[in-house]
Amino acid sequence: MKYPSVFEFAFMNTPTTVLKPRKSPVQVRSTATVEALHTATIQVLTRDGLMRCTTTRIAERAGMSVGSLYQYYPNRDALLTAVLELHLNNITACVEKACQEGMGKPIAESIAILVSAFLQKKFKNPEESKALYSIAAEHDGLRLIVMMRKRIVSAIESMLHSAPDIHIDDPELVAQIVLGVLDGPARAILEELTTPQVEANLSEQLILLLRGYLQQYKKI
Amino acid sequence: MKYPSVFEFAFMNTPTTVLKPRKSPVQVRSTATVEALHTATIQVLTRDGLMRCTTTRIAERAGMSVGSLYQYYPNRDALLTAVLELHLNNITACVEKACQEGMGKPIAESIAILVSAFLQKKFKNPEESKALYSIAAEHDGLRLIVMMRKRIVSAIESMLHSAPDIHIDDPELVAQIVLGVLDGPARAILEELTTPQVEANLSEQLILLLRGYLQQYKKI
Amino acid sequence: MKYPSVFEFAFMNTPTTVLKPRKSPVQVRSTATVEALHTATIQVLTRDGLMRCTTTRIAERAGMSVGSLYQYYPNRDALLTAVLELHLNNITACVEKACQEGMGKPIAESIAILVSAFLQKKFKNPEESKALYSIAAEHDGLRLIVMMRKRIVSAIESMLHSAPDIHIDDPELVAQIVLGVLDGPARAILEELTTPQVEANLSEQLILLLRGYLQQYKKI
Amino acid sequence: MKYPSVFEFAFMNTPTTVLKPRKSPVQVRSTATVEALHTATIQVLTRDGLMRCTTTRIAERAGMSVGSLYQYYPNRDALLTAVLELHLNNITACVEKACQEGMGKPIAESIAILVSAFLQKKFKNPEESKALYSIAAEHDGLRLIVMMRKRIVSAIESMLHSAPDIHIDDPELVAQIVLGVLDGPARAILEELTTPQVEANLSEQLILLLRGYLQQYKKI
DNA sequence: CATGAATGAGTCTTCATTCAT
DNA sequence: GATGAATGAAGACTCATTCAT
Repeated sequence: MKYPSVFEFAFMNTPTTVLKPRKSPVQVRSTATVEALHTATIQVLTRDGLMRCTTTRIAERAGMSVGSLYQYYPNRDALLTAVLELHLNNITACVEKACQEGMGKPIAESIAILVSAFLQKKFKNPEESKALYSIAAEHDGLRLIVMMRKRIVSAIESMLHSAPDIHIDDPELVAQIVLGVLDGPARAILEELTTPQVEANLSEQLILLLRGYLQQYKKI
Repeated sequence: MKYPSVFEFAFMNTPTTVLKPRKSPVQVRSTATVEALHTATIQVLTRDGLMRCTTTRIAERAGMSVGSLYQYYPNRDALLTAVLELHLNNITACVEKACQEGMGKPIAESIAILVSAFLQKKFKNPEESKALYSIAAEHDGLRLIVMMRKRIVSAIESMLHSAPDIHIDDPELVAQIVLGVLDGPARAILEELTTPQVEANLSEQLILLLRGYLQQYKKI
Repeated sequence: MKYPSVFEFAFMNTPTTVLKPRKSPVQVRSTATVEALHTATIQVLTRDGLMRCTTTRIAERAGMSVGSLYQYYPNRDALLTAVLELHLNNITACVEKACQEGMGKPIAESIAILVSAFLQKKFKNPEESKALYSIAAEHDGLRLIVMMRKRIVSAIESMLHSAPDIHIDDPELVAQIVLGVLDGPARAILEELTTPQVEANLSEQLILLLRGYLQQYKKI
Repeated sequence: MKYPSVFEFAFMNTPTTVLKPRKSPVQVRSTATVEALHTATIQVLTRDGLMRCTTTRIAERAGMSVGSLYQYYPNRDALLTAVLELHLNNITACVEKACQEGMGKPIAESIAILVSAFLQKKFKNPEESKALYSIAAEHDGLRLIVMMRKRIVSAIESMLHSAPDIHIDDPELVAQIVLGVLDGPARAILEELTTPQVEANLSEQLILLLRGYLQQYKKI
């Protein structure tokens, strides 16, 4: 049974099949409450880690009682998943927009747009991005990730396809590689596995890298 | 407080002062027990996820009682860390060897060696590789990851430096990017976020990618 | 790390910075719960001894779940310590009051007051007194005992000092001995090591004893 | 079911009904082993406290395996009880001897002998004495304490009775009080509740105290 | 006989979830 | 609706005891 995520019922008009939410945020107060919960969740997640991110702490941080939390989410997982979904959708939408923007432009240019948009989003709230990886690993998180990945891959694919100066036989494959390449180093940085050196030059190097890669698909 | 890792007491003869190893496997069955624990840990991790990877389940899966687990590891974390360390060390050693092998060879060739070694190791036990990512995020896991990353980066760096046909001003930076690039798509596949298509062509594409990247550092 | 004792949050209005009291009994039932815990603790302690005085048993005896116990006390020790402190403070206050009362009176009279007050308190809830000896030996219990002892010794000392008919060079020493003398036989009785004979005559004998002792400090 | 204590089968010829010991220490080695166990027990008890005084630690400290420990004692309690019994018997025997020695002497003199013997024994190994109090609180310990107390009371009673210069109607009562009085301050010191001042003057003050007490039973 | 690996019941403690007020 | 007290299943970990080697 999949509970409606906040994302689904409050921020988008996705045609996803929506089960009855416990309570519809028809009133302003409700929306504010839900947002407070999200903020609190991310804060607690960041501060205390996934395991210590308990419903009580979230509620406390959000300035309400546990009981109220359960008025809006049927269980802890539903809340965490909602927060993750929100985050993922945010990134996805951004990347989609960037790809839209890069449509029809020469590959060198569109790559720069993509890289820039991707990194900007990921590193806007590094703590948040990092914290959310822990949720992502859990069962329901994977489902979301796969879904969002598909959307991003699709967007990149379109962009690659529309580039006037290259030709790729299997653009989906290349799009997947591109996404993986963007994600790898970004993740390493978020998990604090690298030197500041890398962080400083990441954007530049990724552009270099992807241009070098796609150069090889150049039309004669 | 650092507990002796399996690695330390089973594969090396480090004279490191070891903080009370719960028990060194002197008898034959002890060794078997420890190995059973490792296997079971990875299985449970894969099957149930980190959060549900409890000592009870591990022991049960390993066909022993919880007590036995605690004969060899002072706590859950120590076991998880030991398993991670074993795995990481295995990969690291392999990559180091590959880099050694690629020393002095033209970059196109050495890249192929590196990619091949890296992927081979990662995908030899996909389940294992995947499962261990979750531990890596944990406190003590990070320490290990950082340590191993350093070793790998260092090895790649040396290899890049020794390539006769390229010149890189900041080889460490590039090495870090290379590692990130290898890891990103590999991870996506392991976490089952991609299509079989990607898996089939990963090696080829990564070689293409890295060659394109490093091509740009070619000596005139 | 000092946990807030029941004493502190229920009987005094200390402005002491309290390290996260698990919960202050704001609702009526909370107070009842805390009291039930104290009673149960003493009962289990008496019936089963310190080692078998487990949180489960206490909760069970108090007619609640373990979880509830932990709503009010962060761990077993905190509960035991709180109960001990409550008890000790009760006795101490009584003895202090008795000493106050004996101030300035001839020694024979003040001794009678002291002995009477001490025994009355100790034997009012013999079970309780007995049970608490076992906690007293524990780490945090010792601290409390020492503290309370100091207060009692100090009170006795003042009383001795104020007696018009004796003169003692080292009243603290004598006060300590007096306290020890009161405690020894009382303890023996509480631990059921003696005959009823002793219990019946204890008060009389102690008065006899202490008078004989202090007689020797008589002014000429 | 009462298991034979070491004490019973190895050091005294008590007519106590003795159940078959697990193993009779007919060989020299056995006696040595048993002694090693006793020593180890007291050391661990002293060092780690009753709760941490595990069979494994005792065996380790005694330089043998747990299995061997169980060759000599059917369970942990039996060992602890045996050690306590040994200790108590030692003190008891000493006090009995002292009382024997004080027989027929004037009360002032015999009191000095008693006090001196009692304190000497108690403070010879303060750590040991203190540690053993924790065992004494447990079920089977009490039985022993009661038994030994009876013997001591009896001895003191005889001594009091034989004193040429006093007459006591109920010597058993007085003997109990005397013992309580000796034990109270001694215990306070052992539990480190007092000042060094008290420790230094204890003997003197106790003699003063008891003389003052018994003076009141002087024959005309 | 000695050893020490294995056992598992029993401890403390946490936390998602419910429900009376 | 909101609250927060109560619940109890579940997890980590310990240790007395047994028994195969």
